[in-house]
Amino acid sequence: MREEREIFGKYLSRHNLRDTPQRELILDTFLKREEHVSAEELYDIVKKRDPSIGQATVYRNLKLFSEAGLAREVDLGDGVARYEHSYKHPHHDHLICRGCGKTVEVVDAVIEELQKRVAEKYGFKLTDHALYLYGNCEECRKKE
Amino acid sequence: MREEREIFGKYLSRHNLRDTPQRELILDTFLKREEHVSAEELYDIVKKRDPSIGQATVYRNLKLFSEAGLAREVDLGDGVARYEHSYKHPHHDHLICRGCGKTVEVVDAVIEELQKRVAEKYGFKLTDHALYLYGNCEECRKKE
DNA sequence: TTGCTTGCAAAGGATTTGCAACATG
DNA sequence: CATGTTGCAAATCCTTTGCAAGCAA
Repeated sequence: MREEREIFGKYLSRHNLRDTPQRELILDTFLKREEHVSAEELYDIVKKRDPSIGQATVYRNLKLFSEAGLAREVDLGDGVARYEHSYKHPHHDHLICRGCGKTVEVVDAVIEELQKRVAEKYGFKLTDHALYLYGNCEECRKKE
Repeated sequence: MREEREIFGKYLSRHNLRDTPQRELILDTFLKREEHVSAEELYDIVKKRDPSIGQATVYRNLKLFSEAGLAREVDLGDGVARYEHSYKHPHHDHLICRGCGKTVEVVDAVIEELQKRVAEKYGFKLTDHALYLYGNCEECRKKE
């Protein structure tokens, strides 16, 4: 977390951006969260510490964190943008439970490699990808 | 296309739904399109043949086609829902060019199988998945 | 006739933006 | 003090919904 703040600080000065208390608060709150957060969720948390903060500020800063390489947008397909840590938190795919909404992060080197090959077969040079695996987790299957 | 219409007709009567000219027009237009269409796009096309048609009708019917198994929603992550044919048009993944937006449908049996295994490893029973491969197609790479 | 459908406009939810006041470098 | 930043509200974008009128079965 210290490291992330440093990176962010450098990013700010390098881009002539300013270090504001709101910015700090939002970043801190974001970094403390382990799970994916939506702007709305983050706003709710942040508001408790600083009720005067505006929703737009949260949206704007979340976007900024992405640009600075600290956050990554995750689209679970429900129309709400979520963000996850991206610093020292390499690419991975998501396993999502249709029952309880739980998400698990997974990676499979073979799948990654095969994707690259499939893309090449069609003349594409892959830049990135998103894989969402939907299913039912163990607990949810037991309940049924 | 004849087949699809038949299926749809049966779906309608089985569900006590009605066969209206708007419905027919929207379905016909949808079936003729080979590419993914958004509700908006379909609406624009349909409007040319029947200017009195309402946007909501297109949205409602597209949803209906999905329920009837004729269409499938595709989320390319740009906030617009698109639909593609699903009858006799099995699951596939999408290769999307960041440059020109072109999409190519791909399938790789090995990737599919591996996905299932990864899910199982985490106790999930896979129901479906979405894989989007982003990159740059040959033509776009040449332009740069 | 019954009740599914339609078109319209209003409502919704998520996110963005214009703007004037404000604060940082 | 120049310019980035904020909070607010209004505006957008896409999609859904309420409703009265219309139409299929």
